[in-house]
Formats: sequence, C-alpha cells, structure tokens
Amino acid sequence: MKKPDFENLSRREREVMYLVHEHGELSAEKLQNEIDTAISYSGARRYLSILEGKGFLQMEKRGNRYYYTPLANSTEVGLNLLKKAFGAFFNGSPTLGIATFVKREGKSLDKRELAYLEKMVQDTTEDEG
Amino acid sequence: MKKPDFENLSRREREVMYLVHEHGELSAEKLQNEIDTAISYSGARRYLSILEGKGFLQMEKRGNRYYYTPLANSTEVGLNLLKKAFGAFFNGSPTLGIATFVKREGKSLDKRELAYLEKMVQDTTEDEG
DNA sequence: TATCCAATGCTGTTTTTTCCACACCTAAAA
DNA sequence: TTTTAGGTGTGGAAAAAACAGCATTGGATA
Repeated sequence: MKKPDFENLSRREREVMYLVHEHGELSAEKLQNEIDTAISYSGARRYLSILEGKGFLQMEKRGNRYYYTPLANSTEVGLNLLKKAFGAFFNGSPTLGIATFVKREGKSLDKRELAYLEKMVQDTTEDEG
Repeated sequence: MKKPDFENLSRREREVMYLVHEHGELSAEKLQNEIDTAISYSGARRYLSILEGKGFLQMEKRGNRYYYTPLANSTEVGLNLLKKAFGAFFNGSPTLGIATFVKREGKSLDKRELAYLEKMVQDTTEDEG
C-alpha cells in the first residue's frame, strides 16, 4: 500500500485535493467558489472528475448534485505531510518542528487544547519509561 | 512580503526545493543523486539554475563546484507548511494535528526531545494565565 | 416538457520537462 | 605557456503534460 500524498499530482489537482480535504466534501459549484485561482464551472467539474478517475475522490449523489469526498483518510495524508515537513525543514526532527510551532504560535492556541496536548506529551513520555 | 511557499512552483521545481532545504545545500551532481525520480545531470543543473533565477536559491562557488542554498529561511517555510497541513487535514486545529502526531509517533521520538517539548508546552500554557 | 447538472469529446493554448550542444571558466598537468 | 579535464550557464528545440472551456449528450427531476 502506497502512502497517500499528492506529490505526483499536477498543481491544479493538488490544489483541489487540499480543498476537498479541508472541506470534507465539495460539489463542483462549491469548488469553483472556494478555489483561489479562478476556474470555470466546467473546469471545476473536470478536475473533480479527473481526480475521481485517478482514485483520489469518490462521489456521492445527493439531490441532483454530486458531492466529492476524499478516498484517503485525511489524518493519514496529514501525518505524511507533517513528516515530510519535519524531514525537509526541521532537520528531520519532529520535536524541533513542533516546539518551534508551539513557541511561535502558542499564544493563539486554545488553552484547553494546549492542556490536552500537554497531557498527551506527558503520557507519551511516561510510556517510554 | 509574501509568505514563502512552493505552491506556485512546478512539480519538479518543488521537488528540488524540498531537497535543497533538506540537505541545506546541493550541488548539481548531488541533486542528481539524491532526487527520487531520475533526472540527467544537465537537467539537474537546469532546475537549479531556474530556481536561482526565480529567487528561490542562491549559489556559492567553492572549489570548482557551485553549491545552491535556499534563500528563504527553512523554518519559515516549514511553519507555513505545518499551518497548511493543520488547516487542510486537521480541521484547522494545530493542537489536534500535533496531538495526533505525538500519539502516533511518540514512541519513536527522542526522550530528551520530548521532555523539551513538554516544557515548551507548559511554558506556553502558563504564559496564557 | 423544461431545467439543472454531470460526463465527455474536442480543440487549442500554455507550461513543464527534458537534455543536447556549445561556449566559458578554472585548475592542474604537460 | 599550452593543453586537458571537469565543472558551469544557457540557448534552443521538441515532446509531453497540464490547463481551459465550449458544445453536445444524456439522465433525472420538477
């Protein structure tokens, strides 16, 4: 099983995949509205269709609209991207990457979420014992 | 100032940029060896040159070799990529992304680094007070 | 039936990708 | 000094891929 990533997709295809993951699902119309760089309605439909053909998306009919959802699990794709980011930009050290992020963005993070994260890290540390 | 990312680069260009960041610097020869999908020596030189022309890389001569280094700060690019990953694959929640990562990969992380991270999170939490 | 939407054939344009070939530079060898 | 070898930049050309959107067909629904 190949790990899911978008590196072999074209620029446009990748752009669409990110959006579909971000939104959970997208119709052609919604895609056209959400995408940053303008695309025609026909083009939006086209790309959804291409990605469905390539096995990245699946479609579901609801009413008389089609909604496209990612086939790969978002978490898996996300984790791979994180690993890649740590590998390329943080000297291969996830901890460094995370610490840098927390240091930089910590102020804007939700307090409760931070507490959860803290506990999570503690637990992991202890498990090592 | 535009935030540095590689979204507008072509597939090949982005591939090269990741490698240069990962290695800190690359010569054409090294690039040819390190890159996943085969490229000719001439092609490797070409892409380094293109990226230098676009202002993504700078070159430095050492001996009779040229070494290319990223112009943008790796940390900045990395942080942007992390944000993007959190946005697209973790419901916009950095904390969720990080917690998921730690939960999944924690076992393989360096103990000392984890301790550092824990302290970092604690400090951030306390600052909030 | 009329309308809405999806699929897709088709066509044309633009971008990407590739790498040869040539000119240059520098350092070392002859 | 001249030659040779290893490295570089880049013009150029061709092929492949990506991109875009019109126009038509067809299914479903109101």
